[in-house]
Amino acid sequence: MSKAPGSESCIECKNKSGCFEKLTEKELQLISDSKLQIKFKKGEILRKQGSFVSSVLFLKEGFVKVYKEFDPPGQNAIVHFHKPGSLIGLMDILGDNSVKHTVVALTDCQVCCINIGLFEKLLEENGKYATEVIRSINRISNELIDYQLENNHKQLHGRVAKAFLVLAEQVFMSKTFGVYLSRNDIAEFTNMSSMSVVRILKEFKEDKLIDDKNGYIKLLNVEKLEMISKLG
Amino acid sequence: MSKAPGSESCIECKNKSGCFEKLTEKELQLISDSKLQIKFKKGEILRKQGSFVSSVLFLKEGFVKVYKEFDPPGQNAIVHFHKPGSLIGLMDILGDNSVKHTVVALTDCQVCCINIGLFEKLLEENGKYATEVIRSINRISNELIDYQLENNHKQLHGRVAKAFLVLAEQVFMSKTFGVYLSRNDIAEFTNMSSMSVVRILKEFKEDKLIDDKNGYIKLLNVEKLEMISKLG
DNA sequence: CGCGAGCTTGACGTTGTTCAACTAGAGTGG
DNA sequence: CCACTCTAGTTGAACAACGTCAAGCTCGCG
Repeated sequence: MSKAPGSESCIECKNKSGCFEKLTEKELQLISDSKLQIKFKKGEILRKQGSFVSSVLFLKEGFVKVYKEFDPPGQNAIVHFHKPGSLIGLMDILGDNSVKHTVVALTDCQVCCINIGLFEKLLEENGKYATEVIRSINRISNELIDYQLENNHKQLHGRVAKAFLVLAEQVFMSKTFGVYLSRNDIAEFTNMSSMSVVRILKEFKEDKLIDDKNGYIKLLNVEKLEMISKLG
Repeated sequence: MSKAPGSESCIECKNKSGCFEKLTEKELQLISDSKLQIKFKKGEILRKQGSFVSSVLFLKEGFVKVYKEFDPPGQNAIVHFHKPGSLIGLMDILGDNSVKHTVVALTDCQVCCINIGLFEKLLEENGKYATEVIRSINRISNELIDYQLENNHKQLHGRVAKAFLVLAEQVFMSKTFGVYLSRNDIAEFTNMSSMSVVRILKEFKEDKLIDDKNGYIKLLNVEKLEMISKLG
């Protein structure tokens, strides 16, 4: 399989996350040779829930949302967001071969597709690499489970505050969100109706906790938001 | 460290789960030599949220509940249950060295403690073993996340129905629950008040969906429960 | 200028929690 | 063996929190 035009070698790639550091140069070369680099436009689907797992995706540029689609289709539930440098689909490996959640681009994205067979083969052959992958998976899934548990426990104000803190600290790495999130996105991430999101945001704006110019949310008072999040 | 009296060699242990099959006899012997076998009485704490991770626990006999304690202490949230043959604490390995959730015995338990340092060392040295551990972690964490997402999405009837189906299919492996669960346990597993649990159970009993003699719940109509669970 | 998608707002109904009182059963000490 | 107590379970009524519905608004775009 030939490399996509403009494809860069993984060996020189600066963005690559922790676990790849544990690969030998030869192993990294295997990934580099077989990977495909793809661009997705904002709004496009990178992976569809229920389809076959064919790859792990390295998100080189852009932001995506990952959400669960429910059986009688309706409102989805956003499970988490990925920022540049993340691996997408780690929790789909070594399972029943089905994609667990749909992944959609929030911005234009650049993605490297790593063949799932190769990825899993390297795990078997290189325990240090596998160890780092476990480290990543555990960090992520503990975060996700904790977020869900906390959210269920809180009332609306607390949920929104918590969601914003998570977005600022874990996704955008800044008090100003780098991506436009619709009211519905926020609703699907906090498990509430979009009307309720509107009402809470209005209050937060009135209380100078956040700013919302052009839809790009900015946290103005993190301490207060943390209080609200803690209180529930 | 000397072995506890009555301690059996891991090599002959019949209960051991999938990932240990990938260890060499020599590696298994290392675990066997260093492990400690402990008994816990019903109600005792096996691991306390926030404490240091010192081991992975193999649950040889008994059932436990795993729950998150919230910051202003109050109602807890049960994350999952473990049945005999499970590894407890897989998601605490290779992280920040802190126990994420409290584990309490629902029945008298027999547990083998595997030193965390040894467990992690074997992962680095044996990729096939690490691969099986990833398989376990992914299966569990996908189940947990999915359960939380679904529960948040449902109303009370659906949540209880779903919880009972999960308990029957994934924990007790039987339509009759082998362990007494209090109303409060069910409430903490479904994120609702214990009063609401009482009301829903009353309805379910009236509709002949479940039986509840002596507190040991038995599912009488799984198809109907699945319908209720699906509907929300 | 008109259309449409997403946002906003208020009124209203439902759902589920809270509170408080009551009951049942298990364990304890006289 | 009988009060006494303590905990868990049960029930009904009042209340609060949220979702739903319906209407209007805004803004970008053809």
